[in-house]
Amino acid sequence: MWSDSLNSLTSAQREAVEHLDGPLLILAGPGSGKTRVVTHRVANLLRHGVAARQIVALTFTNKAAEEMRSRLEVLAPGGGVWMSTFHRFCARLLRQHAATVGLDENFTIYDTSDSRQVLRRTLDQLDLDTTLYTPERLTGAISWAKNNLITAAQYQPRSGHPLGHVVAKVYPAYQARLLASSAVDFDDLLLHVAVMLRDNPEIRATLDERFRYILVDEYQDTNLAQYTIVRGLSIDHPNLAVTGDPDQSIYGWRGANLSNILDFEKDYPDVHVVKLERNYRSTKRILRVADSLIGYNQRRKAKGLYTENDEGQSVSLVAYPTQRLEAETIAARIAEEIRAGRRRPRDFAIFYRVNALSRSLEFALRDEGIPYQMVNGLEFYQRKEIKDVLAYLQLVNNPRDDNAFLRVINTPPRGIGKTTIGHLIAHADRRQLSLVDAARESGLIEALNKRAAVAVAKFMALYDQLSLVAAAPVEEILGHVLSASGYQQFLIDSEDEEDQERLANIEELLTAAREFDERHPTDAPLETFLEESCLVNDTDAWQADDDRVTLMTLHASKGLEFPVVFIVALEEGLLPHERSREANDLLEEERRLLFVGITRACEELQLSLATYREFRGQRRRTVPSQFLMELPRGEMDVVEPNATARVEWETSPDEHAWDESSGDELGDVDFNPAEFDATDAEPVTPSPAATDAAAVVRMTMTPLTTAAELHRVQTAEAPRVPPEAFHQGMVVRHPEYGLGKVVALSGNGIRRTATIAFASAAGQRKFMLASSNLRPAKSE
DNA sequence: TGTGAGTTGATTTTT
DNA sequence: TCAACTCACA
Repeated sequence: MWSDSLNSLTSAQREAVEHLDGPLLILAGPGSGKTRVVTHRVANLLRHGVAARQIVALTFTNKAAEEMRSRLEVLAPGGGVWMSTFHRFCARLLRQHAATVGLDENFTIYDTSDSRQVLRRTLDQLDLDTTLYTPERLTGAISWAKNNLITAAQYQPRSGHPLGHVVAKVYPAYQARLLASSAVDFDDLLLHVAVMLRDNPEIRATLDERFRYILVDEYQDTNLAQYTIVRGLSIDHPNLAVTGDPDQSIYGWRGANLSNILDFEKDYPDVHVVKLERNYRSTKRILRVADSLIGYNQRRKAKGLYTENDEGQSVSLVAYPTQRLEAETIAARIAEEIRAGRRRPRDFAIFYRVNALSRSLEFALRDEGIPYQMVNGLEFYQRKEIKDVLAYLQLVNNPRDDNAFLRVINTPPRGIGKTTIGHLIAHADRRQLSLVDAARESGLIEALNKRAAVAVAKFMALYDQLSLVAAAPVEEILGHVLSASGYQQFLIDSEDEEDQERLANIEELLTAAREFDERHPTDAPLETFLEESCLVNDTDAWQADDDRVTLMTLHASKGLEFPVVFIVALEEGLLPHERSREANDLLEEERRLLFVGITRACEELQLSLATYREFRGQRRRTVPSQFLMELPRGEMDVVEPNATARVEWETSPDEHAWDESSGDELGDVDFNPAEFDATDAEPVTPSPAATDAAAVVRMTMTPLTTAAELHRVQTAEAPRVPPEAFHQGMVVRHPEYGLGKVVALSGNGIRRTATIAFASAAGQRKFMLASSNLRPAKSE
């Protein structure tokens, strides 16, 4: 059976799969079956007797890790191989060795917005003038330093760099604050581990011994910290296999260092290099377009991409008069293809450089009734209500977490305002206490008036009450938080419609917690749940099997493929982005970004631009992207902007009267189609009618499978009210104790348990729902 | 202390 | 355009 699957590999792929010991570099072009090779190789290692726990595969996204895990499961069922993102891997290592870097093992991980708040407070404390430098620029500079393994103590401003001098002051203070709260930011996860490996030879050796075989995916995107970690773990056992493609390095702005992959052969002179150059994904035409474009980059390793696939259709390049027409025409074309039965929604993807460009596309798709899913900005775990509730958990998990304390102390409002909080902070600073400890001494703070002191004391009572259930299943803890803090009631009482939506989101969070509890029935430390919730990202929520058109940024598209791809807004300032003009290596990265986008397409590809585009609420004349001049004319089908404009005007002049005065400017674009061999330029006609496709649903997070429903045990004494009928905050009736409210829920199936707070003297009691006499009360 | 209006300022990509 | 932050007022 094994040899069968081995036979299905090409000789180059096989070469990589059969390499066992020693360093290995797999240079894998787009669509070359890289994941297949990596998973086969892991299976091969296992087959040769390498223990699963000695292998670790590191990726950048959870999605990539998940993909590998599921594909390996097919080849070598049973698992046990650790596949994880760098950040999660580091979080786990750091939990085990927290003390060596000055953290508690229950440290909190701050996401970007948490870190920014900490930085803000640091700036307030230092009394620095923030008008000169935005917190964003400062966090950026600190992040850069951390990714380059420059610790707060080591940071030296470069002379002549005013920003550097501010950073030199802020960085140490910011870092001290994080440590005092026993918290880390994303970059710290890597930095701490890298420093730990460097400064503790015995720990390094132990881990090197433990992780004998290391695989790194997307190696071209590693930064110095990641490089150091991987190297540190591959000294005694240099069985390091990395895969990557220098042409797909698109995270330079995050500190990714292209040299890591370009110089891999210098780091490991006896490295075995395998090149995967055959593409199984795209048509010949698409591949030639991609190849031509990327050829303009200087800093790369030339490689010969080729494919045995069909020639395919020409790649089309369309210049639309306006952004709106661009969106509408694309949507119309998609609708037409679906209506004609040629394609399904999931065959299409639309990519853009920045999230802000998604709006007009969304509107157009919605108008056509086309279902779509968007991988975008405001993700679930960034929502206010979710962050609020999670902050309670963070504080329960880590009492030193000042950031969480400040978030929840007056959420929902409980009369603890700015002044009171100011006093608490001052007291904490004076006595070198965490805010929780300072709040405990609120009676001793003279500046506090009685009312404030009482309010703080009440909050502390709440906190202590929540701490008591810290070891319970996460769903149950969450339930107590929602009930005891009054947060849920606060939202229920609210008039604001938005708050009703928030309740629904919280409901989703409860479901997520329940699912987590199921996955971790025994070891369910709260911190693992918190870790999961802050290390997930947008792309993770993307679902391949949903039958919807996909909208995403070019960055998010890496690793995916679609039959038909549209890339919009190929305009100067957007692609390449204006910030990339300063330096050539930034420009090359933009080119790689477009390369990544182009190579996602299997069969059809359309690139487009608009002569006028909305920008900060204003209409702007655009300039075509310089990259357009780097595409091979022979492969392209160029649609003349004038023709497009004329057709559109005749179709519905009123609809598109975007600017009364600019009608005669329409054909006057800087983009000259004659530059291309546009022999058969054919105007794009929008389809007349929208299809009656399913309703558009904007995805907020992964729909969670209710495994409980599968598990449900139907016993003879099945309750008349099924356990699933009960939910958080619901009012119930008990024959003996009377009316009560669901405070918390936990467990599954017949073991599902509810904590009920009764209005009567019965107080709080726990019930097994399957065997209890509880009923939902009529009114809520 | 909490709310609301008004202003300002910033807008790449993500773990 | 839009979100976040400030300031004034109840």
